[in-house]
Amino acid sequence: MDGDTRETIRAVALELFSTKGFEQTSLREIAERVGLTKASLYYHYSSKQALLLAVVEPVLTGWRAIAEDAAPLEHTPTNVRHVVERCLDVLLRNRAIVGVFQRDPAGVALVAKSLWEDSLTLGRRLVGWLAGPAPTTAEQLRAVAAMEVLGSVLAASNYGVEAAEAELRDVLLQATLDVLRLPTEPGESGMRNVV
Amino acid sequence: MDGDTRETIRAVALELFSTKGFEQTSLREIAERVGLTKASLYYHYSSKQALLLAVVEPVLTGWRAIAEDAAPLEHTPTNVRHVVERCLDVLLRNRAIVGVFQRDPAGVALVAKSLWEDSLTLGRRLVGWLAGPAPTTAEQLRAVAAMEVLGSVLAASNYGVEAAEAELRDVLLQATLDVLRLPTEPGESGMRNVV
DNA sequence: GTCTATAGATTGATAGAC
DNA sequence: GTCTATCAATCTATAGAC
Repeated sequence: MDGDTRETIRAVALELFSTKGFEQTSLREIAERVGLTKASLYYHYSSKQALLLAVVEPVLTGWRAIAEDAAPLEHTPTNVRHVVERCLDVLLRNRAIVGVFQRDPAGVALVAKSLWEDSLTLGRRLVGWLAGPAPTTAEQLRAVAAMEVLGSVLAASNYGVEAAEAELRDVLLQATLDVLRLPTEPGESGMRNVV
Repeated sequence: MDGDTRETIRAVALELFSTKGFEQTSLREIAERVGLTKASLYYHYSSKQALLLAVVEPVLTGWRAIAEDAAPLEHTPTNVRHVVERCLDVLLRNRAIVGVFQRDPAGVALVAKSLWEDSLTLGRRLVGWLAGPAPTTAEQLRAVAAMEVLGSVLAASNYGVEAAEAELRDVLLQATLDVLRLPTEPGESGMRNVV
């Protein structure tokens, strides 16, 4: 049985979008790998844009959930830590999808404008919350930098740094909190620097 | 006098590449803005790839210089700080060019493979140096995260955070050093957290 | 140096048979 | 559900007149 052709197409598209980039991946190539013709893809997805939306949806859902849950929370060290942890988990579980955005932001923005703006808005909401209430410019910048640190989940392999998922999680969590200047929890690594 | 047509073309290309993305920018559009025909562009640049190389070259030169100067330096806090400062300066002075890489990495990688690999190699060398001699995985990850923090120079405006160049420089320098767990210089901001 | 004209290829998408 | 055939658009790049 061919299981679910629709799902196979999605999986192949995800793989190609995340490695070659969205615009650089043609429907012809996807069809070839799936073992179908281009025309047949259109039976399952009405357009290349529709395919992109299906591929990318889980991450959007994840971010939205975090942003909504965070919104009413007080900006305490503990809460910040939990929100950052949830961000890390979404990124770790959806590395390929995040790669789609990273590999060809311009292409995604062009063909799925509202998707792109949604993800921008979500990013801004999270940065806004991380920056804290009535933030200074410096606090806003550090919140942006914190989001960038989270992106290291993917960047690491680009730089040839391979790490187990658990270590990725632990180190990047702490690094993110360092950028936000949040105190380390008692009993944790802390400052072991300065030789 | 038309000044330097060649330079005008480069400027227009930079503007479009950095906003719309490399692959999403056609030579037709560049030609239109410059006030020439597509064919005339080919008198000045032999291909779209050649135009990309010309557009992007200053940043590559900048990174290369930093990587080469850093290589023989001892990995001391002072030296790390100076290297990070130089990285920041290159980024701040070439925001548009860096945007070309950020907007469409896949497109750049496809059409200028060796350029892309050069920039990857440079990034790895810098991360390697920042991580210190015989680094642990955690130190490597923090070096990657540090590079990502530097990328906030551009990310900030994506998130709607506007900051003067001097503040961008100061805050991101300190945030980068925080990620690397380097001690703050005496007399500097330091830990002003925890309410 | 700039132009017109066009080649040559690829792409996303549709029509319609089976 | 999958196929063949094809359309219309767009793009990079070249040939050759001026």
